[in-house]
Amino acid sequence: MIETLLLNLEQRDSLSDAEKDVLRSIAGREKRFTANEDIVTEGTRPNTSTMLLDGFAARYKVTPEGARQITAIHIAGEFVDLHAFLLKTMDHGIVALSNCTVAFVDYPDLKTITEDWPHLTRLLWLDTLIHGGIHREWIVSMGRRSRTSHLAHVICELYLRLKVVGHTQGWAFHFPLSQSEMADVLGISLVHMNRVIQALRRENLITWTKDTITILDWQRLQSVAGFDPTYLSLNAEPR
Amino acid sequence: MIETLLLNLEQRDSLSDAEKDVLRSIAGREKRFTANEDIVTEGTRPNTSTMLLDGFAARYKVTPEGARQITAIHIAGEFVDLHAFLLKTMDHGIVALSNCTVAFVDYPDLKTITEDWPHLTRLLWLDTLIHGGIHREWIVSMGRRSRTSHLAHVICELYLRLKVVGHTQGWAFHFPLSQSEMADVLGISLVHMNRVIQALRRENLITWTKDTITILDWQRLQSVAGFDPTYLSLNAEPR
DNA sequence: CGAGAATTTGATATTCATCAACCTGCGTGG
DNA sequence: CCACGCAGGTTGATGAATATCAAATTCTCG
Repeated sequence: MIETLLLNLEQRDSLSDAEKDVLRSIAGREKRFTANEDIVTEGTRPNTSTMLLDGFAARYKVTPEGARQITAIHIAGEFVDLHAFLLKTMDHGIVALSNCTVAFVDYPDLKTITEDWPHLTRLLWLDTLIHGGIHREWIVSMGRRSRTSHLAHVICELYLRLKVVGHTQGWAFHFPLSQSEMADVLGISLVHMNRVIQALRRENLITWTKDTITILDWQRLQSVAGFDPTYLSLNAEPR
Repeated sequence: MIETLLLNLEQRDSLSDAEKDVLRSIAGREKRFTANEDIVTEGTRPNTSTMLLDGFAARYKVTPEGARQITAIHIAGEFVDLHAFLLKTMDHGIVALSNCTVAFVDYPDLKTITEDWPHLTRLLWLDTLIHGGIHREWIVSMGRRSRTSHLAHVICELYLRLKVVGHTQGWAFHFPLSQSEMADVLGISLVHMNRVIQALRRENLITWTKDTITILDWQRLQSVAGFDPTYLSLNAEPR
């Protein structure tokens, strides 16, 4: 359901009923993907954007040497490739990290929004800008934080993003990525990833069993991460 | 002069004369900044966007431990904080890396563009999306490329971006960053930065003396970097 | 020429990758 | 029900990459 996207937008600004109806009307055909299946392939030129209705997906690139780097994690209620509407050519792939349900939005419908719905256009633009801010924070994590701090930061961020769309249960959330996939997020080896997770466990900051992460001490986790949620633009104001 | 911005936009799509005039008309008051001066401060809520007319600037964040990470380098003809028009609160600072000239654009003028000039709006949106793509590529560099490869990649990227706005001379370009500032780009120590530069020199891939970088072997540099310019969207097409 | 900044070099400690092995849980086929 | 295979997770050992500390050298500019 597209209502999850509305939760995301309404967290940042109020939407008129007409605007909500426009968004509901453009959500087209739905499709399911299974874990590890490519949702969008690098190098292609899509003519629809993909809205993630349920599940986890990731944007990634693969180096010539064959190493994969995940550049973004997407959760329910997010556009995974709204940027391709204007970029035209996919410069990276998008993969389902769990079973996913998506809805497609045709580019002509997006174009119509930019012609007739300026405020809605600004909110869609904002959506891509927030993800740009997340990218910047990830760059800081990769460059200037310890790996333990980096992992803590990712967990803080995911927790808040999932909370906005109601996908947290207390301090816990469902998180189906394997340690190997998480290593591709941090850009480190699987073995080292495992040890970094153990460091957070040893400090009693989190538990991470099977596929749910539980935050045991939010204050201290935030402090280890050097986490400041400003970049997530979680406040509603006129945009 | 704002014409440099036009070069950037026209590299991606054609602009009507009316659209160019709109852009010229919104470029307001100009101001100069000296090297190391903050152009925009983290945590503030600007009411203008800043267009870099000349010089080099960077977006950066500082961790609680005091380490600086540069998340983007900006060159002449680029908006350095167009994103703040919708994000509202600066989640990072912007610093002049050389003496800079900028022009300010008031948010109400940007808002007018989103109301009346849909195609121009899409191109401004595109501008922020291209920088999002650059962020993604930087994440890949930080996570999965060797430092030598990372530096080579940054040089390839800067060369092409500078070429678009006519700021290259053959295979050379003016580049006033110190090795210490460059270390804050790659997220490594100054000493290691120095050794990585020497590695590229030893391989006869570049020279970097005083403040100009010269590419000696584009093919091989690109190959060391694993560089694919797709993410820069350098082709003009209807958007 | 002298002072300060930027670059370079050397030595050592820490972080991280790699290789190799082992363990655990879970589903499948007999 | 059990044997088996397999994926994900864990551990240990070792070497390479990178940070840190300290100092020397070169460059720049007044």
